[in-house]
Amino acid sequence: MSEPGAGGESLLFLTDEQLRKGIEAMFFAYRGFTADPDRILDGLDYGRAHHRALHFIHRSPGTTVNNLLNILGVTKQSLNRVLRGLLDDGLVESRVGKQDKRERHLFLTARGAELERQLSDAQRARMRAAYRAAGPVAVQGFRQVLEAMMDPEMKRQYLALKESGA
Amino acid sequence: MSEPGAGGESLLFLTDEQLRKGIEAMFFAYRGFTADPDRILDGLDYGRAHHRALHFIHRSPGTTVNNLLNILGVTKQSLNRVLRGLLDDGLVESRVGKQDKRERHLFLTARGAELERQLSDAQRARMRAAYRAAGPVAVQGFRQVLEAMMDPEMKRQYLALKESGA
DNA sequence: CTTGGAAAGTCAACAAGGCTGACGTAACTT
DNA sequence: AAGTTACGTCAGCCTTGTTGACTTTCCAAG
Repeated sequence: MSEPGAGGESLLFLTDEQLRKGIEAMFFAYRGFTADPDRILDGLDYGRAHHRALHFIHRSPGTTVNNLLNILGVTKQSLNRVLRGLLDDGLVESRVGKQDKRERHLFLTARGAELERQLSDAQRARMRAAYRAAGPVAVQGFRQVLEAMMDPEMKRQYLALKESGA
Repeated sequence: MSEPGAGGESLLFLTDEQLRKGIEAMFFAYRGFTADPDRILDGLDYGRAHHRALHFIHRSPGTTVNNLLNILGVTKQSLNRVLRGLLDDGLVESRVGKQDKRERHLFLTARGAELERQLSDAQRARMRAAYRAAGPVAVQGFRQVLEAMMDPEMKRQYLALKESGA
């Protein structure tokens, strides 16, 4: 409160106390962020890892396993377990690459797309409510801070996805 | 970037596409958010769950086990496993309540406070950098959206902590 | 055409950190 | 005296992450 001169606000909001609040906001908000899809998945035989896979396959149809590995940041063994369930249950389809036949291109089946939509709808509903409550200016700031918080590599992936869809 | 102008911003930012970007921003940013403390914990025998416990005990010294349970949103068995490690290693101290002797009040020891500080410093450094990069207005919006995203109960807990420290 | 290496898949074993259910004890409340 | 609350603990389970080792398939360079 007693930063003498020095541009005031630009220093004031960087106190440890302010930063701690931001940290706790992230913690509590992320819980809300995942709560709705988790509730839906609870009945089914799937978990949050399946949701993530469905999301990014939906987002980038035809993506390879390696792409997905990089985006999700897990080992291929870990992803494989999850992907296997989705393939076996016919929610995801894997097609051998045309150029490179070693690669597998992943697509959602109709049933996979249906579950993905169900999960997304729940998550989007909360996001939409939060955006509405906070307003456009806040949303802009929200996205700016989140982008600045990402690791450079993650940010690259995020921006690549972001632009490919815009 | 390529948002085609239009004063429709107040509607435009609620398209599914915009919401999806927000969802992915949360996903990638949360990874960054936890990356630094995780790296520190990797060497030690502790995990993210220990970090959370240390954080909230530091934040609210003397908090009871039940309080912590509610804040963290896990079962007592799950918390107990984590807390036991911290107690056995002398990072956390448990004192029997004066009014109600059933309660255990939790405190960080000097060593516990030291580890907590180390973890917090790493996490705060990233948060500080993100705040600096985005600026005060963005930070305000960031916090507004996160608060709006929390479950009402979580938000209550968040605000209670927030005010007690302000 | 052979060979090196990349992409993918698989098996096995393990750890962290969630969960449920059941049970015990001490202490407060009615 | 009986019931409830706070805490701890045992036992077992699940999801999702990890390493390490190994195979198959295939592209590409020698």
